[in-house]
This record gives sequence, structure tokens and C-alpha cells, in this order.
Amino acid sequence: MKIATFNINGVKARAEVLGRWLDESAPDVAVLQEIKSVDENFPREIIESRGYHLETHGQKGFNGVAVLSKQPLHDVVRGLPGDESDEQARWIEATIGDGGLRICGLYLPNGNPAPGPKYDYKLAWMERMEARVRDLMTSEVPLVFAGDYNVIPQPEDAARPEAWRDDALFRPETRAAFRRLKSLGLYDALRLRHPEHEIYSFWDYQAGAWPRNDGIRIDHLMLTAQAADRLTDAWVETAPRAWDRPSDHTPVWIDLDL
DNA sequence: ATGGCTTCGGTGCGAAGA
Repeated sequence: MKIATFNINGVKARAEVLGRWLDESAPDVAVLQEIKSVDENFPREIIESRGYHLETHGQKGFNGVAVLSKQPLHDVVRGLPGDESDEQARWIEATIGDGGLRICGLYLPNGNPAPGPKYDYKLAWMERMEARVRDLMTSEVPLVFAGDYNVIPQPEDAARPEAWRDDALFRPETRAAFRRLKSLGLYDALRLRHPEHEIYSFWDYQAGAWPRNDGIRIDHLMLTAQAADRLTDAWVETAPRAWDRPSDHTPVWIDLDL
């Protein structure tokens, strides 16, 4: 089962890219971030015309997540539990097909500028995610937590780590919170398969970041042991970053023996 | 570089992103 996460930076602006990507790369399951669309205006036909089931959790203007799957989606949860007052659309869960896998698609807050209220929100969100992961891990079903984490886990996950030293994506508190998530028993799929350096998933639109390969790795698929046991491959698909009108992120993939 | 692009909403150009 091939599973991808893709921050598409606007589902309507990315209609052509999204259709081409589904045709060429054909994920079994994918989670999308930054759809920047309310659910009523989501261009569902791009996805459903290609035979996918689709669940969305959007809001006006920014944020927004979605999950698509060739198998039916069940028991959908929209929004990260733990704060009824949080109106930002950054979390969606669904069980795939007959229940052999549960996937969580997430768009973790950016947090800049740091320090400040946006950074406080990021750290609080990560604490809430920790609680949700704990909850879900009481089940024996393999779990995949996939999305744009807005976390550079280690210096080797950035082409120029010194440029990110004080940034909300790389500050010590951010990386410590990410380590706490891992210490619950989650495995970074890409690093399980590719411990080597220089693998990125985001390149800024500005200053020639893509042609200079001035990237960062912030899109992650985190697996429970039950899912990691099934992991056969993990990779970043860089080609879509070079297409016309690309997202500034590119898809990250795993293949599970499910 | 004190964001050099790009999205959205809305139809100006500011907010947000990373």
C-alpha cells in the first residue's frame, strides 16, 4: 500500500498539478495539507473522477487538510481533539478499508515569529497531538501520522541549518517536542530507510532555493511499531517540485506491506 | 535582507507561509 503526504499549498491553484500527480504516481492513500478551501468549494471531481474516496476538513483562506483513498474511509475525525476553542483546520483521521490501518493527516502550526503567541500555539498543539497519539496507540491497529510537521528534526534535515537556528521550525523547544512524540513509540519512516543526509521536502519559492537545493525536510510520515513492521520503502518524490506552478513542498511516500 | 515568491480573499494589497 503506497501512502503519500503532500502539502499542495492551495487545492484550487494546484488543480493541474494534483490531477497529474494522481495520474502519474497513483497513491493508494494520500493526505493533503494547506488545501486553503472550505469543504463546499473543494474541487472534489479532481480526486473522485480518478476513483478515490475523499474526506476534507477545510476552512476559509488558509490551512485545511484532506485524506483520499482508493478503499473506503471510515470513522473520520475532523480537528485535533483537546481544545474545543481551536478553530484551525489542521487534523483529520480516517480508517482505511476494512480497518487494517488508521491514518492521521496533520498540518502542524508554523509557529513563527518565535517567541510569541503563534509559537505558544505551536507548542500547545504539539502537546495536544502527543495526547491524541497516546490515545490512539491503545489500539493495536497500525497507525500512520503523516503531514507537514513544520519541524526540522536534525541539522542534517536542512541544507543550511545555521539559517534556521532561531526559527520556529528548528528551535530547541520545537525539536524537543518532536523527540517527545517519537519517544511515545513513533518511527520516522524516511530515516528508517534513508539514514543519509540531504533529503528535503520543501524549497522556498524565493531566491532560487529549488535550483540551489536549499531545502529542508519538514514533511514526515511517523509510524507506530505495528506500521513500521510493515514498512518496505520510503522516499521523497522530487519531480513535482519542478512542474509548472508547483507547490513549495513535494510529496513524501511510504510503501507498507498491507 | 527588514522575505527576494505565492496563495488567499476579493478586486487593494495585506496576511500568511517557512
